[in-house]
Parts: sequence; C-alpha cells; structure tokens
Amino acid sequence: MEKERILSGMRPTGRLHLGNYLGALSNWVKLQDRYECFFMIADWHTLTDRTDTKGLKQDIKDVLIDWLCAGLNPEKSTLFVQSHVPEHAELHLLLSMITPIPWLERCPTYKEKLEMGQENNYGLLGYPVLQAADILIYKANKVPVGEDQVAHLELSREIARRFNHLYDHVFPEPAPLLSETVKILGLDGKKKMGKSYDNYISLSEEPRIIEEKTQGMFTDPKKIYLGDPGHPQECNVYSYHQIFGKFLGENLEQIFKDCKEGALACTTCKKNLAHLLINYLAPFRQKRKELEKESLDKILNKGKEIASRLATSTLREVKKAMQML
RNA sequence: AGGUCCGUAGCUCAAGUGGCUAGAGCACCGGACUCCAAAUCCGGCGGUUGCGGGUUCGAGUCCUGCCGGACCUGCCA
Repeated sequence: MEKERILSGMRPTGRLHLGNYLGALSNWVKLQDRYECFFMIADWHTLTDRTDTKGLKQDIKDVLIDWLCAGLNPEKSTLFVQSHVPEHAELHLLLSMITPIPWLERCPTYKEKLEMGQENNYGLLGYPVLQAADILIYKANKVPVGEDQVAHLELSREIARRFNHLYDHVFPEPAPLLSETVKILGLDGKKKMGKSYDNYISLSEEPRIIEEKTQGMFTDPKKIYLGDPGHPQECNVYSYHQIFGKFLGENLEQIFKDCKEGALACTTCKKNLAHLLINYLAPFRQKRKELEKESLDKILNKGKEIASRLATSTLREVKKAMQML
C-alpha cells in the first residue's frame, strides 16, 4: 500500500531555535518513515513581510542545515525550496481565480497581521491561496499543522473542493495532521519562543551564549531571597528542566522538592539548566560544523527535481481539467 | 497621470504665528535591590528633523525640486 503524502514548510528565518524544533521539526523527523514527505523552505511566503532580501540565501541554507542536524534525511524526504518549483506560482494564479476575497479577509492570521500594523499587500491577502497551491500541487493528503494554521488549511480544503466541483476531481482534500507537540515558552516566560521576540535559544547556540541566556531567564517572582520557597510548577526554568531533564537523567522530583523548600538557588538551577542544554545541543553544533563545510546544492537540486516532476504532472492535470490543454 | 495630506531617535509621538543645546514615553545598555531573573528606583546611550537647493540675522517650521508613503479621481486591464 502506498504511503500517504505530507507537505509542510517553514519560512526561511535563518537558524532555528528550540521552539521550532520541539514544535514542528522533531515531529517531522518522526513522520519521515510513515509518510512520503515533502518539506519546503517557503521563501516566497517570507516576502509578505520581508522586503529586505539581503541574507535570504544564507537564511535558506541555515534552515536546511538545521533540518539536517535535526535528522531530516534527504534520502527519505524531499527537501526543497519553494521558489525552485515555479509551478507553485502558476497553480496559485489559477486558484486565485476561484477564491472569493471574503474567504481570505476573514482569516484570523490575516486580520491579526493588519492589526499589528503590517502592510496590507496583495501577497499577504493571497498567502493562503499560495499555501493551498503548495499543498495541492503535490496532492498531499496530510498536512502537519499547529492550531494556528487550521483555519488556513481549512481554506485549502475549500479551494480544493471548489476546484473539483467546478472542473474535475483533481485534488484530494488535505487533512490536518495534529500531533502532540511540546510547547516551550520563550526565555522571558511570557510569549512563545520566537526569533522576533529575542527570547530564544538557537539549536546552534554557543555554550557561552547559552549560559548567558539561561542566566537571564525569567523566574518565579515570588522567590526573592535565597532560601525563600519556590513555586516550580509556575517557574519557566523548571518547565525547561521538565522538557530537557530526561535526556541527561535529571532527578526532577529532587529539583522540584529542593526548589519548593528553598534549598535550591535559582542561580544554581539555571547553571544546571545551561549545562543540560549545552549537552542536549552538542550533537547539533557538531553536525552543523561538518555541514557548513559542504555544499548542500546537491540536496536541494535533488529535492527540486523530485518536487518539479510531481508538480508538473499535477499542473498538467489541472490545465486539462480547465480545458486549457 | 492629476489632486489632497504626510515624512522628526529602533518604535509611538511633542516642539503657539520662524527664535535658546529639537523633547518625552516605550525599547535598549549600566547601576541600586535580588542567590538570579522580574517588578521598582536612579543613570546613560540614542538625531545630518527623507534628500538637495532657496528665502532669512536665524528654518523641524516658509518656498522649490527630487525621493518615499497614505488617501481620492481618471486610465474602463
């Protein structure tokens, strides 16, 4: 029986951080064996809010390197850059003709971005249509998404349905693949980890920087003096211990108890965490060092080839269905 | 293409009819306080006022050209 197909993507934001890894990437790695996977670096999508394209190439490379460090395997999965397969754009154009604007205007992410003061450009409004094209051009059955992406995926399904109804049954409706992911808050303990909040730890972070950053983490505001009882269940540093502790065999119960009794100083607790993270990330740093020396064009070229073949074939079906061939 | 308005610190905005060294909040950095961090209190950094000309003793402010942006009208893609 044929494997189901998956498409997912990330925007080229440069080096990835723990949030990217725990929230999506580590899950992708697991999906590789069960599904036929297409993983895309969405450089076109990033243009909706990035006009400065200096450094974009490096950002793409950095994302790819981190993917490989995390365990994405180009022998198993197709890793490619969106703009290397221009068929996405052609399908996007065709789909845009059957997509009513109100469908796009009511997207929560779109409305949020506008409220944030982002420029209301054509590409931003059409973002979900391009996303639909990304998915449908590979006839992906499943799309691993976070909660925040469900609405956009719903739109892809509607567009697929509409196309199938108007022309011919070309597209399978892509279903969301919700998998349990680890949510990690940023170093500030307030917002989710994100590059733009500057509250992250990169997968490739230098040990010295990891020490500095963990030292600056937000802790329990009720624990002022050394010896004060802590509240580990509400402390962001403890939640990091919970996430990463198992990898180095930490005794979580002991930490919890010591913190609660005031026996564990936050400084010590943070030093331990830094040590933990440095060890946890050591393999990433090691792997990156090796990969940085290599040319990765081979991987991207292979990805482009496989993706293009499929994309071209789907696009031909689409145009046939529309009586354009 | 034409018309109206606008452009001041990284961000949001101040600077009566031209007039002292262009100010404040947020952000950032440092200090105090903490085992750290946060909160709070001090202190600091930060500007060729979009660019170039002009009028004037004196221009962020007035005139002009360009650049950039918002909105309106036309062009019936």
